[in-house]
Amino acid sequence: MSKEDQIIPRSQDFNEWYNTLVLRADLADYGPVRGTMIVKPYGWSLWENIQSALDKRFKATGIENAAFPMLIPMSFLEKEAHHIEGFAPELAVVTHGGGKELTEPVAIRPTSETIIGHSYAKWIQSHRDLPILINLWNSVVRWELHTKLFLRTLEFYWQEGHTAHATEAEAWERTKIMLDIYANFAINEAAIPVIPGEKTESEKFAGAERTLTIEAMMGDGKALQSGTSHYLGQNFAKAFDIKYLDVDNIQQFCHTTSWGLSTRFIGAIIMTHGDDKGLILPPRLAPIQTVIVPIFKTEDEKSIVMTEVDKVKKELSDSGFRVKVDSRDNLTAGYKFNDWEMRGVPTRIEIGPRDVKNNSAAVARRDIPGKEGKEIVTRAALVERVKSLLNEVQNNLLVKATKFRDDNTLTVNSYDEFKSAVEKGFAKVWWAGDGKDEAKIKEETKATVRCIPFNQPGGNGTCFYTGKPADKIAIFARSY
RNA sequence: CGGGGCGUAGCGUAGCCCGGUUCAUCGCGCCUGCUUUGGGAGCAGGAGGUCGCAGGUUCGAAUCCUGCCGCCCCGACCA
Repeated sequence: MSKEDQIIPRSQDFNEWYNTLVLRADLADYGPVRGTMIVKPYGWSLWENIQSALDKRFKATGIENAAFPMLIPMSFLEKEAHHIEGFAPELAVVTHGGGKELTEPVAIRPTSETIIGHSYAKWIQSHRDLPILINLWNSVVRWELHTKLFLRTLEFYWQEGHTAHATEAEAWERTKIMLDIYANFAINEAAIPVIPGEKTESEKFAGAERTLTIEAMMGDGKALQSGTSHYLGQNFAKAFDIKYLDVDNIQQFCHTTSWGLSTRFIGAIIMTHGDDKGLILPPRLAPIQTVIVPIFKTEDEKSIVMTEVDKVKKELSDSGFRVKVDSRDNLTAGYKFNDWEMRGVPTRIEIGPRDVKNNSAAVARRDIPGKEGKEIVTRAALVERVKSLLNEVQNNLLVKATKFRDDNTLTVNSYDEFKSAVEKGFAKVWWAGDGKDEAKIKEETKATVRCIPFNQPGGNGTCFYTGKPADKIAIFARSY
């Protein structure tokens, strides 16, 4: 059975590797309607950890959570021209209710800017009502053609934040703050080294003035937009009449923002850290941080071992770790080792009769698979060692992912170099092209501008494509 | 929407070209029992199928014909 249980190597077929991993690691399953996803408890638990890490950060900056309806009048969506243009092709529309055809069909939210705008217009009268800082944890529906678990499904879970401000400066500041939160979260919680930057005109959100993004490199060198923050200017304020009286008693339109991060981020975690043995979850987000595998032959051994295992579990739980004891009795220890490695649990503890006798335990770290990542520690040092290992794994994942990204990011000066660079990873270029140039490049190479990074080298160069003088570098890549 | 491929047990598959006592195959998984458990255990027994759906041809269809449905891959949009 051993061979059949192997997953296909990541290098052999990245796509296939990803699909089987999501299913085998018990994160999610396919829903009965094409393109829908069932998030299983293990996957949802990971999402909950993502949620709480973000939610804490949001609230620290004054954001409150609320809930808005899933059903939106079609007319709302049509109020902002670019917005409807962007979302029309993927709208799901409810035409019947209560057994009758609706006189006015309603859309299932693809995002909530419009219904938020409607309410904000009512709530905001005075500059004293501002700013409004609201976040929604919900799901949205976009009728996509090509779907893939976590990365692109018809319905997906996310948070969408919506703020309204008196001034452009304040709204823009909020846009940047939220992107900073995403970047900080990605790097420090998920160990994913993201590149924060701004989208070009052609890549920005439908209805936004400016779109900021964090871009991550997946294990196959492709880019994944992992979170976005939009400065919406007064576009939605004008479409929905979101106005306030300023201190001089003059009517002003608000400046609004929106920002979101979705369950797609789980895809980013899988594709950034996973290896041929399966998932590798960053300790800070892992649903299970350490799993204890008891080992015994006889009933006598079992009772001795389990007594010790229970003690260890309690110590770890009391120290604040998320611990699981794998007490399944129909599986061998070896099977369990592989099973938990596949599920990406960052550390594993093995306790058998030998350990009880020697006052020891075996501890393994997931980022170094197999026996190489295993060590024997004394029983007394166990909890401390698990703690330090979790930190080591967390740090190592970030170091490894950063190195991989940097090794696969090439600075190129010609279109030929560019073409080979985007086969493998990111192309870093001086850029002075426009939307038409982007479109042509995309057609010829499948690569798009991922972002104009905030972190610029300064100085000037020559655009690799147009040959014009350029004062900015851009990151191009193929993307999900 | 155009091109290519595929639907057989929970999963993966053989059989289809040449209809029939070689026709529902095999592996994994599942259930029961015993032996096992420090890197994917062994043996024995067992459960599980409208062969995607609907028609048709035929004495007889998983197999041939027609239509439909669904899925995957490749070309225009997206967190």
